[in-house]
Amino acid sequence: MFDVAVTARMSLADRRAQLIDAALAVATADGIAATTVRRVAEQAGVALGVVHYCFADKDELFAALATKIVDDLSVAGTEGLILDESAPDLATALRSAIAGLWASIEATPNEQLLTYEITTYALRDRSLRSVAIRQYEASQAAAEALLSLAASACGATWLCPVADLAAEALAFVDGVTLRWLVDGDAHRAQVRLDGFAGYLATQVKPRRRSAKKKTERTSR
Amino acid sequence: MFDVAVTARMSLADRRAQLIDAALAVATADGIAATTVRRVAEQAGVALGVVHYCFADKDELFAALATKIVDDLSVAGTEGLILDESAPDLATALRSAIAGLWASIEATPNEQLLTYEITTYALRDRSLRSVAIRQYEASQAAAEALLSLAASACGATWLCPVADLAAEALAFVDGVTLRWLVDGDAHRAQVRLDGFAGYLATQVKPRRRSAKKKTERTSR
DNA sequence: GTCTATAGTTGGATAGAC
DNA sequence: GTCTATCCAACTATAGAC
Repeated sequence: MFDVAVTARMSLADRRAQLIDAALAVATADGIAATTVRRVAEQAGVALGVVHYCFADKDELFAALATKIVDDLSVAGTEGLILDESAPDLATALRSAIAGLWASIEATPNEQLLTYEITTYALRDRSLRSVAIRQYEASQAAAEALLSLAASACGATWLCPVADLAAEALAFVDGVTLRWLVDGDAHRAQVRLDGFAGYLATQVKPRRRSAKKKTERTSR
Repeated sequence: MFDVAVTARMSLADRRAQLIDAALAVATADGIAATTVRRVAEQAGVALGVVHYCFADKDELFAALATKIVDDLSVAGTEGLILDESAPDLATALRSAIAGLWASIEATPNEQLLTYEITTYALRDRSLRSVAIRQYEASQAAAEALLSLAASACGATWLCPVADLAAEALAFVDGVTLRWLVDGDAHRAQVRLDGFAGYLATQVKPRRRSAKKKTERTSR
């Protein structure tokens, strides 16, 4: 599992990246509680002290790990959230977008669980709170972008602020995902999300050809 | 902080209860990760070994703690979820019920956070999975009971199975609560929940005076 | 500048005293 | 039956070798 040159020297930046990847692997597999400095070093195939050379202490390693998870998550979320511009109507477009999101969630249960762990961990640690906040801000921005795009693609406008709808959608997806992790019922989760997509599609008023209110906000 | 008789002897059952309370106090204040056998003993004012005398190992203590949290939670949830039978209509009744639930949530942020921690902890530990499942089953039953009662009090029937609506409501409350823990915006959380109550009230068909379909299910 | 060997701390568990 | 004193393992962190 270790590379060709076992004792290969590496730049600090490269080592850091390697160790964060190792930490992510351990955390995904066995959870935050099992993610010790030792296990990270072991996973990366380096000596224990190397980790402390690259990171001031365990907290710094965890902060880097949390940041990486949040970044990866927003990438995965954006990849899963694809809008089908050729959809016949808004409801269909939203349903397929949420179905895509769900597919990317269902394929990565351990990563989802880890996300919740990181969130609770960050909430207990005052210095990591900002990471949790960034996590939600990134998801929020992605959700808003999708909803705005979906509505404008169908020539419709949302009845209430996109930010509110996006927040509701995120909360619902969060809750459904957590429950799925507990009960393992992927089908029900899918049905619930699909129902929510249908509800969202009712929160819209159809296109108006008059251009008198061009100034109203389309996104935030 | 310790009682009158510092070295008071106690029955095993009483000690167990005392230690579980102590564990709950530590976990609520500082999180699962900080809940060590030592700190629990300290909090209870007993020697370290006493905990190991009462519980086979840390896992058993945690299992007992998780069970207690789930039990406490379902009590708190049922107390928060009070249906105002004198409400003029279903929407008002649901709004006030959810407002009551939110009040009990907002008053106990640390307990809510602990609940998420326990859930993720239980999901990582195969032998504790059943506790997480029981937690959701209890919430689900309480939510179903309230929705059934609310509808019948207004002489209406739900358009889709109560179990599905209850699950959606729970997921939404879960997601909104988690987000509130992160961003601290209680007002927005309240508005979101209120909006959901309004949505729920649309998922109903009004009373029918004809008694021809008395056999249709009213609850599960 | 990078890594090894080692020190120091904390936590879970137990043998045996009372 | 209840609790104290002690042990051992695992963890974080650092001094100093290369």
